[in-house]
Amino acid sequence: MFQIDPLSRVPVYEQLVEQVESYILTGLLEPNSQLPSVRNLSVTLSVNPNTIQKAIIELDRRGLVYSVPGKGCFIAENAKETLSKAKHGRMDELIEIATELKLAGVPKDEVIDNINIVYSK
Amino acid sequence: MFQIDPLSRVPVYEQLVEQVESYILTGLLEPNSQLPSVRNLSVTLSVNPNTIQKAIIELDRRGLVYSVPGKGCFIAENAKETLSKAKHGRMDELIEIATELKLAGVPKDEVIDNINIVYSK
Amino acid sequence: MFQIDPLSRVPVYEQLVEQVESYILTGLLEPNSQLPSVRNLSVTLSVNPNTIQKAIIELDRRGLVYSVPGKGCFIAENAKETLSKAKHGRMDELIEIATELKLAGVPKDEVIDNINIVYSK
Amino acid sequence: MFQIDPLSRVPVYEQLVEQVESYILTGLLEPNSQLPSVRNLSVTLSVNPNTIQKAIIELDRRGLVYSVPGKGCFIAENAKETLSKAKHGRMDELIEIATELKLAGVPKDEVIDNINIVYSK
DNA sequence: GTGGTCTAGACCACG
DNA sequence: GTGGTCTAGACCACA
Repeated sequence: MFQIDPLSRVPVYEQLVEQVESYILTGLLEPNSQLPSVRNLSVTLSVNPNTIQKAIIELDRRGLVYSVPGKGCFIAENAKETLSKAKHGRMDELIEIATELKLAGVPKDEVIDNINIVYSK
Repeated sequence: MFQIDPLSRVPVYEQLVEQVESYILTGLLEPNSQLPSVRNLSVTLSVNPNTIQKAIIELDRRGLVYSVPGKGCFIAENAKETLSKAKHGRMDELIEIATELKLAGVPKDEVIDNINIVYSK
Repeated sequence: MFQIDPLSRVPVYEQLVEQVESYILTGLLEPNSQLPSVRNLSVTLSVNPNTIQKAIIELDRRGLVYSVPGKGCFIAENAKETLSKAKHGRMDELIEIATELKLAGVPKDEVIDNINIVYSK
Repeated sequence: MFQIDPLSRVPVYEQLVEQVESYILTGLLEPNSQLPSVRNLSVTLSVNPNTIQKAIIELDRRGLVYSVPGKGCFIAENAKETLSKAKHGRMDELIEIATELKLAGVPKDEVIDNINIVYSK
């Protein structure tokens, strides 16, 4: 379910956070469903338990997950909504990159085409 | 000409590189024009000389500037072209963010609108 | 009679202990009255029997209940007095919090007012 | 400046967080003043660097501190105000404890006296 | 079994 | 020098 690239420059715990977020958005992880345990993930991903824990703390901080000591870690009730709101803010990043592409001489049509491709998937 | 935010998460030397690149693309820095000296930048930006040097090394590595020992650092002849080619690669980033926005429920029209705005500036 | 929040940060067994204590102080649980059985509580509260047992052991340790093997668990004769003495120790906590409030700039009158409200209920 | 009780039941990193908070409120730690480095604290307090780091992350999360990689960790501009607002919420705790004290038979005067003592320090 | 905390020590990027 | 990340393992309270 999860895949880690230990050689990536993006921290392992952040890779985990991103994957959980994407699974929440796609509906693969539903509210109140339980995440694999820290130890389980640690073994199957060959990642130190501390690093898994760090990812969970981050997800908790973002309100996407709640962990119950002794029981496990669960997807928050309105995780998807919380996430959707946060993601809207990324429009700024898209605008910034589009601005750079324009400066670099990339034609507008090429950008629009790619957007269309994304939304037709 | 250059502005540094020492509190930013993005490294100081990277901020410098990005600004030089953007000035090359906008034509503000023309081929063979001279960059301010390391010492000069170090003082005016309140940045450690090592950090300035690191930015220049990076720009050199990317083929955007060339250093003449004892004289200074100059914009490369075909810096703009080099940069334009490299920037095309950022299309991948744009596609990635667009994919996230789609997942988050941002309507396609909203994305297209923003692209249009960027290209109409 | 008892209510458990399984998501709370405070352990389930502690929630149980606190509620029994409060019922003893309010007189709702009188000396020698019988507590519901472990099995009963386990079912009605959807709590693991081990957890119920742990709460009872803790109450016993504090001298608030006594268990009669084969019969059940009963409120101790002088439970209320025992509890009252113990609770006096919480004055320290109140002082600590009041100290923090003072540091945070909460005016003395506001604190006193709240104390008055509590005691006028 | 900081003191840790390794035997306390409250986590070491939380003890640190609390002490930094109190020093911010008392004005001992002023905005933009630098905290001792992670390694420094680690040695002087005989606490693992990871634990120090955890405290700093928590302080950052609360907006009381900002850390600049490679430079150090500093008190946030409006740390005191942020903290004061948060602390006001603790009035609820004080009311809860006062309620318990009342139930336990502690006379009102005794509570008020203690409040007076705190505010006269 | 679970999550939470902690130690001991390593490597990295950055200034 | 600094903070940030990570591994390898331990102990605890809790269910």
